Amino acid sequence: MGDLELWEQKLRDKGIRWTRQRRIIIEVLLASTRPLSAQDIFAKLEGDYPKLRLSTVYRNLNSFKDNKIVRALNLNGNEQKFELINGHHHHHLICIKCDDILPLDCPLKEFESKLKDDTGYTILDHRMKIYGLCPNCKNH
Amino acid sequence: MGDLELWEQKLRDKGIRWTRQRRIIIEVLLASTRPLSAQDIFAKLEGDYPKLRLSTVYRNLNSFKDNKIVRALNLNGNEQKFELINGHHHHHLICIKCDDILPLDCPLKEFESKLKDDTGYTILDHRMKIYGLCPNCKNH
DNA sequence: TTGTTTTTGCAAATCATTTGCATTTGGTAA
DNA sequence: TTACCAAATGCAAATGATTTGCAAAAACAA
Repeated sequence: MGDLELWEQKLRDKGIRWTRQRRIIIEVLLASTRPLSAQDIFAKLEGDYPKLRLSTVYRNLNSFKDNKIVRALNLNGNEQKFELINGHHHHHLICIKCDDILPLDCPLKEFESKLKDDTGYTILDHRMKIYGLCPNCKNH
Repeated sequence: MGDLELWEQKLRDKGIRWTRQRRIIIEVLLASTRPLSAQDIFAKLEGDYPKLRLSTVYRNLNSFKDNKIVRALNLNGNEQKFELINGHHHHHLICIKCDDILPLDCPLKEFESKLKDDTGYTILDHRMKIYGLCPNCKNH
């Protein structure tokens, strides 16, 4: 069973219908090594699927988000980026010059448990982003 | 010298003119225990200053951001929130139900130096947000 | 294949944020 | 103080991301 069929099953298990639009959105996310915005996804698809609408992309990404199929990130300014949730919890290191993105292991496990004790909060989720200059951009 | 005069001096030192609009925006930020959106600030001021425009608030917040007077945060969905930079570097713990916000000490110092060694990146900045339920909301 | 329910296409609305331009204002030098 | 100039503001309109309403189309269960 390929990756795509795996995601199809995941959606079906949650009672989400497997439409052509959902399939191609997942395919684009699967093929990408970095989080993508709704616009990014739409741009990659509109050539082959002229009837596809940006609103459909948004609607599905939001539905995926609610069903924990994708995670939404605010890496830069205004637009959300989305990535499939594949079990490996991680964060991102972003080059502010070339926009390169590196996934990072999460260093916050024990911090969170201490936090829980200190504050009485139930910790549900977190986000971490590190900004910097990649080795290449560093030297112009 | 009060807090306000301190910020006035800070702006003047950077060559930023001290206008009435800038003063009242800083006053609102100073009075708040939590980061505020441009809308939040505007809403608190428009009654007393009917001529003030939202665009003026945005323009000044952006100028403050460029001059490291405020820090911009994406705590929730789409809108940026702003807080004065007062020297104490910290993060935020946010209750997803009542929107309570707690400042957190930063646990990332050594993580960053390890990161620098591992990746070759020059680390410039970072953001961390923790989401959870506050003790009160936890019990309905 | 039929019927029910969900999803999509499409157009238009909404919300955060930015921009252009004429007018006003803050700071400075006379 | 006054006059000047650069920078900031008021105002209106534009932009860009995201959402919404509704009729038509597609998915899935029976």
